Amino acid sequence: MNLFAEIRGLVLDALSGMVADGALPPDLDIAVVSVEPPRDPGHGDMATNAAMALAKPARMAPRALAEALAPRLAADHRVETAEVAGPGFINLRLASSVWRNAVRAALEAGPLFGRSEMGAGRRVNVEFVSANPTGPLHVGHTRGAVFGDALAALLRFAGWEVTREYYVNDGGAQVDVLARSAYLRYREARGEAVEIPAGLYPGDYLKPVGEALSEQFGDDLMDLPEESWLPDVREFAVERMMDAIRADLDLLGVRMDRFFSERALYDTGLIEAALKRLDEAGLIHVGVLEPPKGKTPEDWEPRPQTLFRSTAYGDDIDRPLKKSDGQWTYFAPDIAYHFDKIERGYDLLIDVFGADHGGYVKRMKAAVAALSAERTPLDIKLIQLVRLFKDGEPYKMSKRAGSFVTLRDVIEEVGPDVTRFVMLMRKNDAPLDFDFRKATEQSKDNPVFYVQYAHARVASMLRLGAEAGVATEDRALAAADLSLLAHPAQLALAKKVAEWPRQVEQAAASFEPHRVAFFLNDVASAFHALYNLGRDEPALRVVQPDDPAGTAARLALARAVSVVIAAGLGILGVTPAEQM
RNA sequence: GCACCGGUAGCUCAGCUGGAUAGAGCACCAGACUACGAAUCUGGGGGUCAGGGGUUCGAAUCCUCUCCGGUGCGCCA
Repeated sequence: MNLFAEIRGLVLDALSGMVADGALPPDLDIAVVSVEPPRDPGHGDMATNAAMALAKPARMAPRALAEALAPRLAADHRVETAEVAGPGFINLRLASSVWRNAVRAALEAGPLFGRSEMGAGRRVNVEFVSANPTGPLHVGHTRGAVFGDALAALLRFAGWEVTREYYVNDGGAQVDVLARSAYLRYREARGEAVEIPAGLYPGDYLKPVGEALSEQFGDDLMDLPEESWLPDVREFAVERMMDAIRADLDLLGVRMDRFFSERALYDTGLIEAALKRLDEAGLIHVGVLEPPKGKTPEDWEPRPQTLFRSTAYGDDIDRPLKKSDGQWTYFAPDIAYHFDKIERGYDLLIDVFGADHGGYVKRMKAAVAALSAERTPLDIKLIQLVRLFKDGEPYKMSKRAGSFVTLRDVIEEVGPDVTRFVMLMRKNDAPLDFDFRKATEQSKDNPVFYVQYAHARVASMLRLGAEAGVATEDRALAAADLSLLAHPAQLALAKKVAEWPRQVEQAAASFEPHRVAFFLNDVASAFHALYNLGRDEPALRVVQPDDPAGTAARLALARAVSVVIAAGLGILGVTPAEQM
């Protein structure tokens, strides 16, 4: 239950009351009325802009409207004071029982505290990673994987039904290159001295694939022409690469619900079906594209091409569907793939792309709009690049893959929890600096430990409380006499707990899991502050063996904090620590 | 040339989708462990929100122009 939404309901009721009394004209647009925490806590617990937002349509002065509205709000038992301030804000101070109830609600709901029904069971497909099956995942993929996974978890927590999906690009020229590279490693495994020519994949990670091919086929492939061995080797190598990728994702704690094969699209006729749909809508034509201004490719020559009229849906130019040799461009199967997602009946599609695919956004949105008759929204989240550092120096080389740092390199060095949390501390569309040294140091430069420490501290208190003879199960703590929580610092912390459901909804509504990470930092900070107050004011110490009732109440508050932290870390995919 | 993303404290970044005096961490300065876990806390200095113009009760947030950085721009995915 989102307390802010609840109080907003109270404001709206009060406004309706004023309409009924003739104090306000009917048909006001109440969508603009908001209830938010004021920036300055000194102003109260919540503030509403209702008077200012409605002043003009109601043809009243903002402050006059506020003066009329405030007493109606103050009449509610949850509201202690309602004061008009500034240009027409109404600042609300809520009864402390409201905050105590939030603590109790957290204990009763446990891991489900903060869950929202906002998604209302609607179905969303989150496609992420989707790296080419030609090698191990690198750091860039890692960020996309972490983001997509956390976004999926967040939406699920907010009441969506979520599918995590990976599109396997196993149909293009790049997997033929993979097959040729693997074939050379195969010859190498058969005892031949090989050199990997430019244009093929040189990484050592293909050596085991070559050896496995050697084991499976013996000398059978040695004297065959390429067209004979290529399909088998390709399938073999792609499977091996996908196994490796799945293992990499597993290290990160990412599990996909579905891997969707591009190659399968060719066999099922789905590409033709999708393009037929576009053709029937008059969105396919043959035309000649203008060369890009300012940077004309040297071998540019005007050429008639089969084009998708993406300009009809806001793209800058129409996009080619066929190469000059008659093959599909990569765009054509991608259209078909999204057509399939639409046909599967999702209410929302989300694609997580690397920022280098930013130029692809408009055409993909155009395709989905056209194929779904603008019924299926597509949101595309771009993930900016990760810059790796070690002791402040740029860090590029990998022991394993040579030219790039792999996901496995990162996980082995800093572990999944730190990797995930650090990568989720940034907005997806801002570049991210990742310093290996800081991440491994486990110092205060490392925000993960700050949050985990708070969680571990609560666990420690619960252990001490139990030793002192206090029942520390959530159910028992929920029954404690919470009216013993009266100190402003305690109530301030309870307010943080009460904010969690709202934070979930806001993060989910904007598809921004990083907000969860920032909020957890906030909660941890408020908790640590209260804890340290106990040094100067012994009455605030949580565990006091000579005061079982008070200890139970304070433990209830502490446990509510750890409930929120555990729930938030659960969304981020980070382990909440019991001890450190 | 065009498109997309970014520009907020010395550094790294938030800023609740238009609200009140713009925040946090790091760094720097001064403090708090015989005390429930000091991986913590308290206090302090530090800003032309890249710049100009506009929209309105009110702009870091929306519109527009300029500057700077990143990414992309038919037959790579």
